[in-house]
Amino acid sequence: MRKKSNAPTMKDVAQEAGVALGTVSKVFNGIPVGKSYRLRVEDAAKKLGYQVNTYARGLKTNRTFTVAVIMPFITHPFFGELTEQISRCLAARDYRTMLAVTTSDLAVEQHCIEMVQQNKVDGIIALTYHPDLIVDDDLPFVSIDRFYSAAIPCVASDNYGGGVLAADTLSRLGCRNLLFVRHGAAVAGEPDKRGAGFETGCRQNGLPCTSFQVNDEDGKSPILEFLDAHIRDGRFEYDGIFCNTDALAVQVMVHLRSRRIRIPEDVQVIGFDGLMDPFLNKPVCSSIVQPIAQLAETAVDILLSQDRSRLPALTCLPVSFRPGGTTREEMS
Amino acid sequence: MRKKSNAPTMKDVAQEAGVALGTVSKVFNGIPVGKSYRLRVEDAAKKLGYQVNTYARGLKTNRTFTVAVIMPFITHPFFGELTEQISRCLAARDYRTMLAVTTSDLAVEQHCIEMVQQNKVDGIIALTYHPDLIVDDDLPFVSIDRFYSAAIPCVASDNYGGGVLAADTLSRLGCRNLLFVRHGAAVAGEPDKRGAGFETGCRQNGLPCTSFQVNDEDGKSPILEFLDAHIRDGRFEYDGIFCNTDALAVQVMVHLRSRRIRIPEDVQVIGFDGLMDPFLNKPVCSSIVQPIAQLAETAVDILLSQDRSRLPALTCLPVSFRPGGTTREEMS
DNA sequence: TTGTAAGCGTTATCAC
DNA sequence: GTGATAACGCTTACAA
Repeated sequence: MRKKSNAPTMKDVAQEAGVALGTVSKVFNGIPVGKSYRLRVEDAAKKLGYQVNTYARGLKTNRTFTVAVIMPFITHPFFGELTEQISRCLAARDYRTMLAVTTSDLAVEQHCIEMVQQNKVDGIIALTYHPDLIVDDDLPFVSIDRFYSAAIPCVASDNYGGGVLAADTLSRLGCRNLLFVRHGAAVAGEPDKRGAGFETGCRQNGLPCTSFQVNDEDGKSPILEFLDAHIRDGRFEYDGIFCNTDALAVQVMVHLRSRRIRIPEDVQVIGFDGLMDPFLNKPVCSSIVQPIAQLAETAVDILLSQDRSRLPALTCLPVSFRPGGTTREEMS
Repeated sequence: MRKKSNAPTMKDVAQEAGVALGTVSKVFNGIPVGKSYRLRVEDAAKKLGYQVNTYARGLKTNRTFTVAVIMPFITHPFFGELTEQISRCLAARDYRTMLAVTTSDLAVEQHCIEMVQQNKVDGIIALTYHPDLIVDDDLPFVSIDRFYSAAIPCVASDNYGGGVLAADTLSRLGCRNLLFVRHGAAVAGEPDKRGAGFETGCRQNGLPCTSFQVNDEDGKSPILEFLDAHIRDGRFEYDGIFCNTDALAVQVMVHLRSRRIRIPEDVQVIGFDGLMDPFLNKPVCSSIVQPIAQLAETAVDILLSQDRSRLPALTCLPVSFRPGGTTREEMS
């Protein structure tokens, strides 16, 4: 056994202050106690550098003030920002963040969930790719961007509305022949509604719309090949593109520029996410902006809400359009 | 008090298996036990969905298999990558990651340290900006990129060597008039050695070198003004620039290009960090690459090393040069 | 208002 | 090899 920790305990504080153990506990729990006692205890605690042991406390109270955050990656700007915001929200309420990075691998995700369950976290906020994870029923769980069932509250951006907004915006900016390209895991998550929204928006605006979608395994080259196939005599057939992520938008734009297609003069491009260039601190492209801070705040709110009997199954947060130099419009 | 958790305990497992409590404990700690007993216990545990409660365990053993990671941000690509790698290293050893994001604010940093100390973490890995943090002496602590004292092990890239390497590389690539620009917090951390290394490297190569350094409060515009001041008749005075971070390199390049200075034809630029563009998956610029995965691995190794009596005060990891299109050299 | 003591889930030391 | 039992540091009735 490890050398007995020499950190002071409540007992030490009680002895130092010359009061009973229970009194010390009360002081640290804000339970009224004679003023002179309180002062003696506080002095003693400061002198000894005493800190409550939340493990021991949790053993009694079944609350640890710790929330697990499970993310596939944090190197992707969207996930990184989301994780940071969640952690800040939690810290603001004096909750700790237990972080697990899963690479979106089922086994790892499951293992993480087991690990954090062992640590008796008070809840889990997760962005996962596998609907068949096994989680303790009575462990509060909030899913981000993935709606699994009415029993698991999900917080997401209004992906469908964002798609419509993209179509409306491109229409307003004068586009007449639209293209939607989608790239990414074919999970049945909320983000998949972006395309449906866009198609609806195009229909409402009376605009023709082509969709080209590839899944992760296909790599991204099919999209670039598709683009090439639609360049005739140096002119691109479409005058507006909606990409399901900013990352894809950037790839598409780099490719088109290499083919001497100008953006936004020849074709306007809108992405989804609203990411900022980490170095230049400006948008990477015109985009449908996800309210990351609100996503974080809302997820934390729901997770920690007192009354867990009636939680919204799906909370959709409003998105907005932000020009970013890849559409014909002055930037705000 | 919260509704008593209905999670199964060792006692439940013991009852279900018809063995004594201690026997169950032994099974879960790998202590030899009769085969038939072990099987009965394992079956019972599976049936009940039992998981060891690490809080209760920690109370006895003073080990929690949890490490706190303290970072100023995780939205910056370098910090994000570092955090992710550390978390993976820890997970590989069955350690949990407790994440604290501090915005590099002293009060927040101190508060985080107190929070994690309450949680009785087994150690802290931190990248902080304030040398005067108060940390429990006997709580294992590893600092990244900041050398505070011989008592606190620090893991960092070979920043000095990287500076020399940058000078050598620019020299090899034909530069004759070099510039070093530095931007960022004026903390007395390891990264500040980059400039010293570069200047030494220039001297060794017999090349003239100008240094222009601004601190965070100054904003970045002084650097851009400095650049402008050294453009005469559309020609830039320097033919090689070393920036103390990739982020700065990107800003410098955007500015120079807006002034019609070509990179790498007119001036070659080397940054520091070796970051990849998160969307295009290619280097953002030619750069001195920090071995992030090794930094993480080493920090974890040192933190968890058994014999803590003799730890290296400063571990410098080797950096390397990687072409990234902003120097005149084919990219590997 | 203050002190006492039981118990949270686990480990470890014992007799058996 | 197995099974009671006393801690670990804390909270919380309950008694003083």
